[in-house]
Amino acid sequence: MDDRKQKVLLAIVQDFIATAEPVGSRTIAKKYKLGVSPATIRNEMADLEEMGYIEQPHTSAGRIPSVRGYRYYVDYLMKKRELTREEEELIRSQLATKARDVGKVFQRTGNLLSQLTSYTSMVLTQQRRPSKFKYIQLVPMNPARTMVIVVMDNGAVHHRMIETPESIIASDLETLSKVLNAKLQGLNMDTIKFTLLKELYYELGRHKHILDLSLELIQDSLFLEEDKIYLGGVFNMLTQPEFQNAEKIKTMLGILEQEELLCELLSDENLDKGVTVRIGDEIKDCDIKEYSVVAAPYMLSGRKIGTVGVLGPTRMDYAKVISVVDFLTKNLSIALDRVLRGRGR
Amino acid sequence: MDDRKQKVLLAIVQDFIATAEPVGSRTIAKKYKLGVSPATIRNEMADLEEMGYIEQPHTSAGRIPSVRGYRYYVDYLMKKRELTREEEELIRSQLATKARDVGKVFQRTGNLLSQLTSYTSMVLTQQRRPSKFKYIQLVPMNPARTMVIVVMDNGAVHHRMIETPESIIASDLETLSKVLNAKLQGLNMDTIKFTLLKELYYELGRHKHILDLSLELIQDSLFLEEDKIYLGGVFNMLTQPEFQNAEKIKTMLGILEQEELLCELLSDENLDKGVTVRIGDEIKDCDIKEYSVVAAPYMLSGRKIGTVGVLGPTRMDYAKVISVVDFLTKNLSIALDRVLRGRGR
DNA sequence: TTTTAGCACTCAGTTCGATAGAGTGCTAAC
DNA sequence: GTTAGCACTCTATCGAACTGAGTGCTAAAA
Repeated sequence: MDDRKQKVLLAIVQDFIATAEPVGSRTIAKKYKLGVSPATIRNEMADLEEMGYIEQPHTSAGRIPSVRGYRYYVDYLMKKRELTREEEELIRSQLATKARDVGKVFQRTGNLLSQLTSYTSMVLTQQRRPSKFKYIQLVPMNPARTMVIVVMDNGAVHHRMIETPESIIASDLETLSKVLNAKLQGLNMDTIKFTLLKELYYELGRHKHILDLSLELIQDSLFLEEDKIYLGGVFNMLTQPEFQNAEKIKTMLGILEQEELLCELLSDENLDKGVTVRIGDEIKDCDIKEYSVVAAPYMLSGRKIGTVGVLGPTRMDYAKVISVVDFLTKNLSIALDRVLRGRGR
Repeated sequence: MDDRKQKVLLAIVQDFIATAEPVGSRTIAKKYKLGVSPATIRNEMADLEEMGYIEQPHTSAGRIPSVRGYRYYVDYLMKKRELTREEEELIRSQLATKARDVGKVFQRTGNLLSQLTSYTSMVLTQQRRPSKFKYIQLVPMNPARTMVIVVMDNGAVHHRMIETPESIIASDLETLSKVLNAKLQGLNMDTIKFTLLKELYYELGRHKHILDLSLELIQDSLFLEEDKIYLGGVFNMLTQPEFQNAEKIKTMLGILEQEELLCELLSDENLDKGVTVRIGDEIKDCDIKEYSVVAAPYMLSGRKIGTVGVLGPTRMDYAKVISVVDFLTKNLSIALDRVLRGRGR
């Protein structure tokens, strides 16, 4: 691929990204001044088509990049784009705003992402390392009800209201909490042994009912660790010209409603470091040919705990999206440290 | 409005709800056997149009119900529709399934609702009564970090991780928790007095940092009580024939992205008891003319704590939607009692 | 007086052909 | 190797003609 072919390919990709219309030889010659006539460019375009980098929707239309063309663009031709002051400032300030909980932070991240790119944003939180039991507390709410609170070592807090017999008094609950805390500290799904449970029931047999329910919550907490995904800017993306017709929109929304699919998209192992771009059918085994995903992981104290991604048409502004995703994940990691670890409040 | 006119109106509404096509006089004469000829029905239709119950999209089209026509149908003509065994069973079993938390229950309610109606479902949770502080616990997570957990008397649990100096030991945290619990029990936003806080700082001055952060979380918990809305089945609704063209879909999604608007729709005071139907522009001050909302409140121990609603085109199957919403809210109230009050687990 | 058959009329939607315009590929000249 | 020129292809658009659903009106029938 010689220098001029690269220039032509670059022009085609850039123009198509900007206009969403097939690009003709005349347009390139006029707009991108390669110093040659349309005829020459036509020759180059014929070559590029033969090589598989561009294609023609129909005979009398201009060319559009193929998946391979986009790939070449992203890998070799694209110039990195810096965010503007304002954009960086927006991200920083949004992430620095005090958040009530982690969920809010993720929500905000998604909004930022789609606002800056005008595509759909996805934020996946993963719980890869099995967590351990940290702490339990039984809080009497009123004579007949008790709140069970379980804290896991990864910072998750689960709670559930249970019904308790009126005969139970606060000090009983206190004792129960104490014993459970002492016995179960640091255990996970695999290390909770049957003999240990037997011991517990022996010791706390009087309150079997509460013990049952408490252990149930603990077990659920150890077990039920779902990934969660936050979506943002779906409506935003519909302003893109590819969504003129109803069918396209429906297909898109159909994809977005399959949460498991999206989770899979983002939990690919290749995504572990840095920004990853997958274009069209490069996305493994699913027919979202006309879309691309730009994703990157975010960290908490050096460990990957989730992935941020942008889903948009293959004709997306890769340069911009990549820089936004990159900058955002880095700042998200910092923000999470602040919220979850309590630094710098 | 004589008997035959009512029958004609009923036929028009029913047919239009079923087919989404304007209804002509011939169709009515054939399908609904009123025992008269199309010409007679045409005369009746002309009258009904003059009275404002139906309208004509254009000269050579059939008639469609006007907002007023739908209203008359809902108020006087519609026969109540019972749910099938299967539908009731589905609702009961879905709501009886063990849920990890309340959010899951609402999510499921929404899914049920849209699944059974094929429109969009909305579940609003309201926090009208200001809650009171119930309990606080400081849990040491590791040498440098502590988890603050706050329980409110309405069953809400808030938590936040804070950074603590290494010098603090577990028993300090225990003391702090105890004192805070003793002093603040049962207080709400209005009754927390300055003198009380001063007292606290005097007593616990050594740990000012932790005290600050703990009180901050308590304050946030008392203050930040947002309504939350769960949406479901957006994609589902797009199968309706009104969403053939892209513009309609976009408008719809535009509405659905305005959470505050939806919250307002559902927090109307008139909704306090039973199922309410608002058709087209009956919905106050917002231009969602082409849509209707069917809503009903749900309760927890006799107190209204939220609203369930269905949003769909004015041409919605009111009979079905109303019965689903009715049955569902009743069962939701029961399910919530079970989850939140711990009954019958 | 009410109902109905008949008929002229209206209007949206569809089909078809003509036309315009964008863009190409090829050829021959530069 | 580059370019001007030209024939060719194909889509999109526009309008005319046509179709069919449905109406309103009138006059006859019940």
